[in-house]
Amino acid sequence: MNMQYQRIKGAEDFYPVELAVEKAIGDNLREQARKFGFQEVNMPAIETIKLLTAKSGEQVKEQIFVLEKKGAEELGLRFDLTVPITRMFVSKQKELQKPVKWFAVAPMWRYEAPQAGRLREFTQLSVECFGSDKPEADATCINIIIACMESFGLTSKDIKIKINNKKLLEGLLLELVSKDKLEDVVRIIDKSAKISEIEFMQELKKIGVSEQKIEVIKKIIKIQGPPSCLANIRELNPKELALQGLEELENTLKFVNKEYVVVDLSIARGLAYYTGNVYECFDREGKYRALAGGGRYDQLVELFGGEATPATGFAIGTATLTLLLKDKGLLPKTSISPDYYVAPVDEKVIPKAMEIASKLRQKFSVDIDLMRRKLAKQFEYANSVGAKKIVIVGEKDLAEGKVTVRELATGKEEKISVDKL
RNA sequence: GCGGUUGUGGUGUAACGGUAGCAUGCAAGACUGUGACUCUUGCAGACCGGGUUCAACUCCCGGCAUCCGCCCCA
Repeated sequence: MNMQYQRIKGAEDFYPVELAVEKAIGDNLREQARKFGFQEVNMPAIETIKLLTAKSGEQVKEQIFVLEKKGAEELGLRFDLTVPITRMFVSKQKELQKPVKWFAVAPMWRYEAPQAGRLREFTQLSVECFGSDKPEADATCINIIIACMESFGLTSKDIKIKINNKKLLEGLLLELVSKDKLEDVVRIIDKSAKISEIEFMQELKKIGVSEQKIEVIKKIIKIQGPPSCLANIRELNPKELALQGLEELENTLKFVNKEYVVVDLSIARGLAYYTGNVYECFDREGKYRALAGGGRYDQLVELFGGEATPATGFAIGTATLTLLLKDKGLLPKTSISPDYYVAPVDEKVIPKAMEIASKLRQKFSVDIDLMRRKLAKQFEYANSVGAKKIVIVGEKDLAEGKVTVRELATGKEEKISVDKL
């Protein structure tokens, strides 16, 4: 390929057909969020570096697309929608009636190595609910995820939602390890599914967890299965924090479709800012990375300078979702074809043809020849763009004030007078 | 940041250390008002740089890109 200008790494071009599909997916997601009473918002792609790095450390900073510095301003592209939406919430927090239920479908950027289902520029539906600490709010978020998936024809046979509660997990772990080790232990637990049991034990030993305690940790993360398995946790005799987390989890699960949900104490999401329930949606075959993820983040608003406000939310990325839908043959059906194609027979009738086209445009999408091609070629073109009907504008018919309208698929033709179009 | 894969017309592919072929696409034409079938003609290609060789698309090295994975995943 001898191309002078290449598309940047990890970004996508959407040609007409692909864009139609991407749009349909986005519209589908929007529709589901609206059905649950959420309202769409939008905001600039660019934020200050200060805001973007407020909730996270240096590693995150490395993945931000930072813009060239202009004057004193340090700016970068957003890497998620939770941050800017929370900023929007904080600045109007006082006047807004709670709960505030917002969503956005928009692109974002992360500077990282692209791979299947992961790009540098990608789009997510992000749904955020501020002001409610009730399990119904968490359950609503999970139910929106399910509604989104079902709106494409996916079922509980195709996908599952793994759910955990950060208070529960941390509460149980704090019985075993000190607070300063907690972060490391959670990190190791998060990748436990990917590594062998021996490696898992070695890693824990390395940070100074005794064998006896490792056995208990193993028991904890093996708690995986349908919501009924929460009974097993009670047997571990959880106290205070863990008990609170367990109750949050149980109460949330009361309001969600059990066919979709599996409890899995090993998912930790590595997300520092989650405070309660956390969940991730996966395809059942385990072929792809997470389709969606979310949870409760009760401290973020305060961290961003607002009044302490409970909040919960999730995001669904379109990249992985599109891969799964393609795989299952469930991509939304779309059409980019015009209703009519107007074909002037020769140059003399072009003015009349243009006139007819604009008249038809009051009700239909109408394409017209821009190449002054002969009629046969115009037919080929009309056919290839998928026009449903072709309007042949020629002198013979015009003499009687008529045009010939032909249905492309059937070849059925009729002469219609111009004023009746 | 690390590892692997692959780089031939717009797209999909073939062969070969010695003339790059096929399909599709695009354009024009085959009864000067009728397409989705057919035919003709045309357009259009070796990622970049270096090395080996009489000769490199082919072999070697480097870069770039690609896809896949690891790290990470807010």
